[in-house]
Amino acid sequence: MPAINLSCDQQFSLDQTLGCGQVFRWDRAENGWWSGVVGSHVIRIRQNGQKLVFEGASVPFITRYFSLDTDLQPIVASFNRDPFIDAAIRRCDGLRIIRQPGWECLISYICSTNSNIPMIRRRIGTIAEQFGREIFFRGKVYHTFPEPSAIACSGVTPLETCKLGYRTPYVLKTACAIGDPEQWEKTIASMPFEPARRELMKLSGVGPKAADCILLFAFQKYESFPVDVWIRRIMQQHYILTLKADAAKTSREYDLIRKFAREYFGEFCGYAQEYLYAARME
DNA sequence: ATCCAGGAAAACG
DNA sequence: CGTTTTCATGGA
Repeated sequence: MPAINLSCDQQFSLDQTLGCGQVFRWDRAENGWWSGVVGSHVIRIRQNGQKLVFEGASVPFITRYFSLDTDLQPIVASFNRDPFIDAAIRRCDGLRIIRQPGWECLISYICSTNSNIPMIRRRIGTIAEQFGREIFFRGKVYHTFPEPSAIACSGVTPLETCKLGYRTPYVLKTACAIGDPEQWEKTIASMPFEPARRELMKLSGVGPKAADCILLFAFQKYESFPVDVWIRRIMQQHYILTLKADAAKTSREYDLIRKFAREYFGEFCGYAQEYLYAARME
């Protein structure tokens, strides 16, 4: 079975990284194992201290997917500038932002709106079961995430079995608009942050929050700072004390929060966001 | 029953 | 233009 030995200064926590809510298609299995579908791979992976053991993908694939090729220490140090985020960093030690396939990430965050993580996971899983290709692995059946054309050609009726609610037409329209996902990903990846953000927001069902998540989790735009209800609460309580606890959520306020975060935490504020989110008290 | 969840679009004034 | 209402789903 292939393995990666992490060097001692290469912090990485598989549990934090897969469990923090950035990605929706991994499941915890027995004895610390995780299993998930990434592209056409079914991957089984487990961490034992500084050793990663896995099957279903190559060493370079795993290294790239989990961002093991980036030096986490200076990134974290760059935004660790107060006791509150320091506590979040220590609580979630080794959390890395992964490199998700863009098209799947796009649909995932369209399905995430006004919802919670278990529901999002169910929706993405059902879309894969309905429209994806079967993969057999260790005696079980898994499903790839479908191409845009597989969804776009299906019409509304099969999509309705996925229980997306009012998001059904958003997913359908966006699937029709994307065309070739590889070409689309290249286009977005080549653009600077703000233009890429505006481009994503042209898609049906993609507003500021979804666009920011997609840019952070699929395109390594670390200056992105997604503001959901949890992050808004944390920012209001710990960083922007002038925000009102029960104020209506407006686009102006969203911009205020993300621009504050970009200045306060710096160019890796998206990483700061993920530590704050993962360490949130429930 | 009412409120909430990794919000966005449409309607409104 | 900024602000309010509506949208579908399931768990607490």
